[in-house]
Amino acid sequence: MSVNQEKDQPRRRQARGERRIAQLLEAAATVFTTTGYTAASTNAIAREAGVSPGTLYQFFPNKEAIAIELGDRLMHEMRETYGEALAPVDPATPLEQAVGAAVDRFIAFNCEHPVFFALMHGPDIPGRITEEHDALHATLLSRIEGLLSSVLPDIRPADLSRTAHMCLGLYKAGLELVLAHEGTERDAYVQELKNALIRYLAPLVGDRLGPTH
Amino acid sequence: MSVNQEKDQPRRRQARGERRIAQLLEAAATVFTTTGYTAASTNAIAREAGVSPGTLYQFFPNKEAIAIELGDRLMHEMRETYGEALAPVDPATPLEQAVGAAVDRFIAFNCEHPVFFALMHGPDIPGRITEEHDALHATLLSRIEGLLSSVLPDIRPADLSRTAHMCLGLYKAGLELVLAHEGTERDAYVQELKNALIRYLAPLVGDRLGPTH
DNA sequence: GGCAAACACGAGAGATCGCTCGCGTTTCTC
DNA sequence: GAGAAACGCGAGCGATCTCTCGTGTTTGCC
Repeated sequence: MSVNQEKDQPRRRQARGERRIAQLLEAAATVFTTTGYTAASTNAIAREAGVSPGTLYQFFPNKEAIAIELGDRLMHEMRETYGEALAPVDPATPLEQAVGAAVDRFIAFNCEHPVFFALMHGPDIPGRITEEHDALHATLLSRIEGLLSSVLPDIRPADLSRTAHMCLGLYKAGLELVLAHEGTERDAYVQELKNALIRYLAPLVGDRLGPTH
Repeated sequence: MSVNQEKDQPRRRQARGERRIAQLLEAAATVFTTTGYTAASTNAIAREAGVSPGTLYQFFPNKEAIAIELGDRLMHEMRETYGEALAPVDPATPLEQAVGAAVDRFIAFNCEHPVFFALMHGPDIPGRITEEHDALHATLLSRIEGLLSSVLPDIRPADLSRTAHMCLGLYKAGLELVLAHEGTERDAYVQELKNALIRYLAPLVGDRLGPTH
């Protein structure tokens, strides 16, 4: 979880060092978002941060570690701030509210941290990041499955998994469109994403939580 | 459209050369699909094709040209074989049939040519390919808009565009899931994709073409 | 058969990028 | 204030990748 990696040699950081790390991670975030992970050169990250390549390697053992630390911090913040977005809901909650609240939270997070999308959806990302992404993916899927099964007790496991995958896939598609627009148009796409999810799920949950209003 | 690029010096190809080109493009397709465009090295493509690096450059001026020629041929085949998938339909056609037919055609094409998805969705692809992708994207969007407006004459232009974008986004999300599975599970995802699209569009087209059956 | 052009080879030139190293500067600790 | 450790620099090493070049082989044409 921390930046050091030399075994049991914590390398006490000064305040200046912590500042540099934050600076470098911020620079890496902008470079990763604009050029992607592989195309981003460590020299470019150092330049963006206004330091020399050598200084960068004072704090990170290699390029992958930068992405990993960035991913760790984002993942941590995501779990901390929005971890409850997919908490089990009161079965009496209307489908529209449940979907709307979850979508709003995740969209807000991704709009605040566009690098998250870039790191998680690049086809060129290295092994460790992929592992983290898969872990997050699995977590999200099981959460969604939990929500679905609480509303659909009789669903077959294979259908449950497939429906959860579809929900996540639809969300990702919508997220891409949302991030590609701004202002009121962005808000409109958020609404369309909610519509797509609600309409997709409504027939499954039946009339009880149907989209009538 | 052809491979030569030296100005007005057509470089007459022999039958052997045409065979090599096809061989190299096939090798490039497999390498691109497995490693992505940037990570794919020209030497690896040549090795996959069983020829030397020098031979590769006898037929392609650079790495980008390989991807471009591959994209051109795929694009051509796509327009030729499935260009009518989004042709204007009889307004009396049920929504389910129209969506189902279009999805089936595009899914079949992408399953036959997985490299198409890899080339079009990699974040690392070079300029020319992006242009082609954008052109295809725009074509598909206007086709979808045409279909939608023939069924929804009163829709506002902004809503029309947004709905078309959503349809294409939902399709891409479903395509990714479809390509990630095989056999009967793949078929199930195709059906889910159709469901998602139909349910998304059904409320718009009203009861006339509604999803009842 | 003989000539020119197309095809084929593979070593390596040239460029880029991740990362290191030696040395100088700042900060902490006593 | 002195010593140690953290911080900072930037030239450049080594690895990798795209693309070239000189040379040899095959094919098409008369």
